[in-house]
Amino acid sequence: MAYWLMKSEPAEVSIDDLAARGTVPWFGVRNYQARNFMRDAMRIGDRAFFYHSSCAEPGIAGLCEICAPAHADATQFDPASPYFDPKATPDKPRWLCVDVSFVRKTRLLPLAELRAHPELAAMPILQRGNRLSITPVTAAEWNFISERLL
DNA sequence: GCCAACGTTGGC
DNA sequence: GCCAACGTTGGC
Repeated sequence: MAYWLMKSEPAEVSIDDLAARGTVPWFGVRNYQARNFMRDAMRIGDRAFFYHSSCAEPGIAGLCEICAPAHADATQFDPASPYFDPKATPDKPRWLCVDVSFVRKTRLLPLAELRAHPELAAMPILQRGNRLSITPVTAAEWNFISERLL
């Protein structure tokens, strides 16, 4: 089992939205590296930190679990969607998403607190200029953070 | 295949 | 709203 950190803008899908819906497709990823993580590396049962980005209080807000393998992201075919991709067709989808299910909401663990721990210094999300919305988390990082979410 | 211009991300 | 960083695009 692998661990991940997945960024979501809470104005679009927050941890409370996930709690209310139970399961959501992780739509809207338009970066090949993040897509490939979903396509090639994620497995059902993998756990992820649900991270709130581009908001007043960026940080880890909860836990979720991968519950369906990568499939075509429906928003790429929808001309009304901001995620529409005119070069994608149902025959040749360009963008994929996994489904994630709610595990639990945690306290908000702010980005600044993550930064304060030398044990977490290697996390991609803490690197200067990082923009990747899905990144792997090591077992050591997962356990270290989990202990601080209780 | 290079690379400059442009767009996006995302914290502050 | 600013701006650093970085991915993508498209002309050549």
